[in-house]
Amino acid sequence: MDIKSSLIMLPPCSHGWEMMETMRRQQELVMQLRAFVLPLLPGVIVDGTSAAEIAVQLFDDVIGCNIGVVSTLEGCLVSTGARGGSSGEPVDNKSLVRKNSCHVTEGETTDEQARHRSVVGQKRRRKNDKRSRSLVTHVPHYDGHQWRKYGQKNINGRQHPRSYYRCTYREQNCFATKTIQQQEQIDSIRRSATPGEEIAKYTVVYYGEHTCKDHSISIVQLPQLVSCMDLQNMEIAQTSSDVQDPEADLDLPALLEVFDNSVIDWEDIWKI
DNA sequence: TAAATTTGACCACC
DNA sequence: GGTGGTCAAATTTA
Repeated sequence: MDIKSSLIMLPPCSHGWEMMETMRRQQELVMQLRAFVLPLLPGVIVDGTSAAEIAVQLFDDVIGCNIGVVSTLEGCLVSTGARGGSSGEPVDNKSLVRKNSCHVTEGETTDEQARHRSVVGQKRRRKNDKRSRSLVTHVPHYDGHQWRKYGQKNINGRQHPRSYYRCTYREQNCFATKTIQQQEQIDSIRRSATPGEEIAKYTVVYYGEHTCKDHSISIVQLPQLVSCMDLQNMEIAQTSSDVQDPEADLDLPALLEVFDNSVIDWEDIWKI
């Protein structure tokens, strides 16, 4: 869809907000599609470059465009006072922390490490890091990279704890990190889900870029899911004890929702 | 047994 | 002093 065209055709007030919600929805779907596609490209090389690497770049570009459009729309709508209230999860700006490149050398004692930290200031809070990117998704763990959890905190005023992850390949000097925060079940979300099948949404905030080699493919364990899809019976896959849940929170309903909704959403978009 | 996760403590920032 | 990000020992899991 041509972004300029969509902006020109931006209808006033409430329709604008609907369009923004659609764009947000599109953002989620692209993330889920990304999580689904990346595992299917192991070892595929295109013109000497990893297909996965290209795919990641393309997905990031699409998401970047989407975020730009949403923020532009939001700015227009807010400035015109179209409708009160903010939608979507605000990024935790207060907690934007800049990572400090402090490395504790091997053999340092705990005291030495503590001293090292105090001198260099490792635990600095991120200060308005413009390089951070936030996304709202049903499948926060499937973004094509491998992460290791290093902390969890209860955040003031939040219903759910925030989890802290860093790239598994930190020894390769890859200092990418992300935080995952489950969203509260707000009214707008409740309305969009049918009773009894509310799907948890997560705000994922990424800090820094991955500098590690591309490990993104082999680690996401969706082949099991794909093989289940071959059976054309997702319900069986979801309940069968033969299919080990690769990670406890693999959100199969959310993935199904991608397939269910993708046709509808894309048709809507093309009508525009 | 190695790798991953949990959790209390520490520390910087507001 | 409160809060949020990180560390690292303890614990769990594969």
